[in-house]
Amino acid sequence: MDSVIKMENQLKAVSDINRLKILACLKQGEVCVCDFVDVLQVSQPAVSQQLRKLKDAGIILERKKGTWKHYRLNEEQTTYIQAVLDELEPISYQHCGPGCSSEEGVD
Amino acid sequence: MDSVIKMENQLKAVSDINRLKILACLKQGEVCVCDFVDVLQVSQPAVSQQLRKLKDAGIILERKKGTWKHYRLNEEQTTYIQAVLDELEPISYQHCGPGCSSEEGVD
DNA sequence: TTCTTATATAAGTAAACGATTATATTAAAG
DNA sequence: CTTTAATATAATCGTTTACTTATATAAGAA
Repeated sequence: MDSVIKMENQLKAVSDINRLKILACLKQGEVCVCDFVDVLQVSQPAVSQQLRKLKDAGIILERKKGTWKHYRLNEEQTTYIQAVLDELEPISYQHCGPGCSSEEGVD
Repeated sequence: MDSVIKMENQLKAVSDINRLKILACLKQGEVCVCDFVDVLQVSQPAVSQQLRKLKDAGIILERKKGTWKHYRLNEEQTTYIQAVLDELEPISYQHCGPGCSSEEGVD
């Protein structure tokens, strides 16, 4: 099998300090892009690119709400990615603005 | 905590197809460097370098026996690395020579 | 000691990575 | 329609990665 290729891809996706921090944030629930900029202390495009890698690997999912995009953990994970998530300490963050809170987007 | 740093290091160590294959071989027991050259189809120095990364990350251990070096999985693993190992399908390999079999080295 | 064998280290290189700045897209507001 | 705001994409660049070949190290054999 080359499920080992999928494994490599998923492991690559989580073997970066900033992407691990993104996942640590997402343990609390949905987060929008602007919040990550604060937490990671990198530029907005950098955050976008990291999110894309996690999304391409199937580790996170996105939800569009107006101009905002909210990201959340995929509830279905491979056992090894789930083990990584389980080990991560949650990171708290500040919502960047009123329109950006995920709660109001949940209908 | 920056156990997240250790996590990043260990995940980097296993997020490479050749190093995953090395681990898949090691599920069968001890393996010497020369065997990996056959399995991975890369040069001997390349194998040495991969093994060093896994060793530095604490994922494998080495045992010297004359001119040979045998590598094996560390029996103590973090939960997420263990989850990766559990998911790997073992890879069978040919012992490169009589002096290279791990069995005779076990006293 | 000298030769051979197994492995490690050094040096060089092409490709991948992760950031940046600049620009494009998309949707809501005025 | 124009402006503003949130996000994505493009182009660029310095760093890291993983290989290669060449050389060094270390141990057993002759």
